[in-house]
Parts: sequence; C-alpha cells; structure tokens
Amino acid sequence: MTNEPRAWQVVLESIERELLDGRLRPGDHLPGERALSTELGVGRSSVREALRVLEVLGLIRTATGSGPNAGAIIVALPGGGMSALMRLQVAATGFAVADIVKTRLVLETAVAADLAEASPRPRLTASADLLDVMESRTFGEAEFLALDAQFHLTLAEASGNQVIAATMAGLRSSIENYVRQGAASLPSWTDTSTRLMREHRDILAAIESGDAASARATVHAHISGYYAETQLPTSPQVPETPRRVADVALPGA
Amino acid sequence: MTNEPRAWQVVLESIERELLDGRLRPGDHLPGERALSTELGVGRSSVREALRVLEVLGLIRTATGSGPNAGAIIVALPGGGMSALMRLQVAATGFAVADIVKTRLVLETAVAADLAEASPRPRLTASADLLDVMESRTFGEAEFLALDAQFHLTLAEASGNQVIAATMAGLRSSIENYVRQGAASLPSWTDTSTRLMREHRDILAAIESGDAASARATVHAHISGYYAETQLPTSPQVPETPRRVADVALPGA
DNA sequence: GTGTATCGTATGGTCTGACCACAGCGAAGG
DNA sequence: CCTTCGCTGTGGTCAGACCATACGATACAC
Repeated sequence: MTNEPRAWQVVLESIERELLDGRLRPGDHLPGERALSTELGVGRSSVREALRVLEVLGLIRTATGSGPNAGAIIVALPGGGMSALMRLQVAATGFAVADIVKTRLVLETAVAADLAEASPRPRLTASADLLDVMESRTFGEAEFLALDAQFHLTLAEASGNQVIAATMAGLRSSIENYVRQGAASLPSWTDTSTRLMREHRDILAAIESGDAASARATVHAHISGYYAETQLPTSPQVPETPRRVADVALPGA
Repeated sequence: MTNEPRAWQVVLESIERELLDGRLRPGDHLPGERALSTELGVGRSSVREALRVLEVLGLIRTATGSGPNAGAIIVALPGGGMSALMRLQVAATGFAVADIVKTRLVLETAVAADLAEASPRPRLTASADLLDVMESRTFGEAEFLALDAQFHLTLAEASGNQVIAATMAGLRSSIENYVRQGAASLPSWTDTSTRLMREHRDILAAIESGDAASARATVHAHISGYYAETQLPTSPQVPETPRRVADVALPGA
C-alpha cells in the first residue's frame, strides 16, 4: 500500500499542496512544463500526464501555443476544485438516490416539454418501438428495468440535445441501480410494471399531443411516483472525507 | 477553426467507441501501450496521457510490470463507468452551443429554485466570496470568465445535489470554451462584464429572498441573455443516429 | 515423470532529446 | 508613430532508450 508514488502523482500532490496552501489561486499561471519537470525532479512526460488529469478534471486550462514567459497553464478552480475530484469519485461509486431522482425530474421534464413543443414534432419511433417490445412479452424484473431506462434515454436522444442525452446516459447505470434496489421493496412487481408501462404510453401520448405542460406533468408523475412507491433511503451517504488529488487514481486502495 | 482533436483525445475516443460497441467489456485487457500507439498512429506519450485519464476516472486499472502477453491493462468499470466516460467526453470534445445553453438553463434554474426554497436557507458564502473576489479588482477576460463559471458551480454545489454539481463540473470546460468564443463577438466587454457582475448579485439576492420564481427568472435571464448577446452559430447538429431496439443492453442477455 | 531453478522477453514507468506550430515581444524599417 | 519581420519560448507530439518486473518456457536435478 505504501507504494512509492508514481511520478505523475508527485506532480499532482505538489500542485494540490500549492492549491490548498493558497500559493496557487484561480487565474494564476502554472510554471511551464519544463520548469515543473526540473523543479519536481520528474520527466516532462510525467508532468504532462498529471496536467492531462487536471485538465480533464476541469482544474486547469491549457493555453496552446502561447508566448515566452506567461502563457503556460491557468489554474481554474480554487479550493473548491477539490470537490470536483470528490464529485468524480462519487460518480464512480454512486450518487444519492434523491439527487438522481431530482436530476431526472429536472432533465426529463424539460426533455418532454421540448419534444412536445418542437415545431416539426420529432418522430418518437425508437421510443414507441421500445414500448412495443416491452409489451410484446413478459420480461424479468432486471430486463424490464433495463428497457425502462432505455426508454427514457430514447426520449432524451429524440430531443436532439446531446448534452442532456449524454448526461442521462452517464446516469443510466446509477438509475438502473437505484430502480432495481427500489423494486425489492415494492408490494407487487406485476402491478407496478403494468402501471409503468401504462405511464410510458401516457408520456408518449402527452408529447404527441403537443401539450408541453401535460407532458411535463406526466413525466414528473412517472418518475416521482415510482420514487415515492419505493421506500428507499434518501442516500447512500458517501463519507465527506476530504479527498486528496493523488488518491483518486489508486484503485487498489 | 475546426479544432483538430488532440492526439490523446483520439485514443480516448477510440477506446470509448470500443466500449460503447461492446468490443471492450469489463475485465478485458487493452492492447499494450506500444500496440495502441502504432495502431492509432499516435505516439506512446499520447497513449499514456489518455490511459492516465482513464485510470483516474476509474475506467481502467494498470497492471504494473506485467508479463509478456496478457498483463496490460484491465477495463474495470461496466456501465457505471459510462458516467465518468461521458463526463470525460463532455470535457474533452465539445457539444453544440445551443445544447449546452439549454442544459445550463434547465439545471441552473432548478438549482436556483431549490436554493431559494430550501428550508434552512443554505449559506452561499462560497458564491458570495467569489463575487467579492471578482469585484475586488479588474480581471482579464479569460480570468473573469473562469471565475464566472466557478460562480455558477458554487451555486450547484451549495444546492447539495451532487449529480447536478458533477454534471455542471463536467460541462465546465465546454461552458468556458463557448463563453470565451462568444466574448469575441461582444460589442463592449467592459459593459458586458459589469452587467454579468450585477446579474450575479441579483441572482444571490433573489435566492436569499426565498422567491423561487424570481430566482429562476433571474438565472434564466442571466444565461440566456449572454447567449443572445453573443451571436454564436447554433452549431453543427449531429444527425440523429437511429437506434435499434436490438441494441438495448439486456442484463444477462 | 515431477518439481525446481533459470533465463528470455514483453510490459508498464520513466526520462531525454528532438521537432513542430503558434503566439508574444522587440527590433528594424517604413 | 505604425507596420513588419524574426527571435524566442511555449505546449503538443513523437521516437528512442533504460529500468524493474512478472510471466512463460526451457533446462536441469531428483
């Protein structure tokens, strides 16, 4: 466990220290890659690997092809940046159920409203086909829930908003996970599944009717209804332990 | 201006596609770094940078010093990893400006409304402090926009919804990018920046007044106002790829 | 035949050096 | 004073090299 830190982790730790100590503040410029390299005693490759991580995490912004002295890199986030890492970690593990549901409500009602209001009403063939499949035969609980999640995803995709679609795709496994957990506490799965199917049809109908408010309400009722029915704890409660930058990459820990 | 993707992004996209296509499944071994390098036509350095990102995101586990044939890298997370991957995709590539703005509107108005309605009204100290900093002195355009994005992020964090906060954090670089592009077409940057500052104060005031509708409207005006002011192209609009029902991933199937 | 020791080899981790395109800055020239 | 041109330093990328390691196969001893 007390493994020698890898070279790029050294860079991460160094920058993390400077961030926490306040020596690096938002908007500051980082030393050049070569300077960091000699300063920390690691190769430029390692520096670049660390910078790439920071960039993807949104902590840093690279200025391509800048001038001599200044244009190096800009630190974006302050101490709050640490929370970005935590968020990332949370994403890998699991979100609070309430947060997932809330986000679904916000995004999916917006999607439904957009679809209902779209001037050339989008063809919801993918969604409708999926419902046909779901009604064609009896699915196991896990399969049904996967198809359910897929249905919601097809709506997001149909809306054409790639950002929302990507976000929901990213949440998909978390959604499936929570939906599956919740299904265990249901009084009658068959009742619930038939109700969900009917609500899916209602959603499509509301969208196709062009009534944005109705579409929004139907989606809201669908999602919050299931959430209310399943008595899930409000959250898995990820410990709020401050997470150090360099710790993120250690899967074995 | 058609940004050539950076080399490591090419690697990322390649692996992402194989993941989405199912050619790479959890537990599979990735080709060696040298193999990937020649296969994708990029240098090993770039491959390593991409792998480092995937490792930090928890999608991959590196096996240090493995044997000849197999021990390369292991894909760790299943669908759950998509969440991180999607965020990565959001950060690395860019989305349509209109989609980003729309998503911001949906998410941030919800955040503002939640904050305004929260029963023990959350302390928006981080947001307020940030505004103090922004008003304390004159910032360059890039710095100002970074701080602006940070401000919106602090609100999402204050709401306590980790999912929304994570999503917005993932969108951060895309947002900054589009905001920066838009700033070029502004008639007067100083006018705009002072207006943005005032609107930030308005948002905080609206939230603290407890008026959810007002908070929602203020945020909406803030975001859509800037978007309207900058005459950005609505963007590429990737054609909707038809999704076949058979593509649905059934667990166990 | 079985078990053990040894060695070759491919791998990831790292460093170095090199090249490129680009942006800033200053000097030279108008 | 303004324009132009080149120098310089930056990030982006690549190629090559070295190291330690762990796996696989071979050779050897029993």
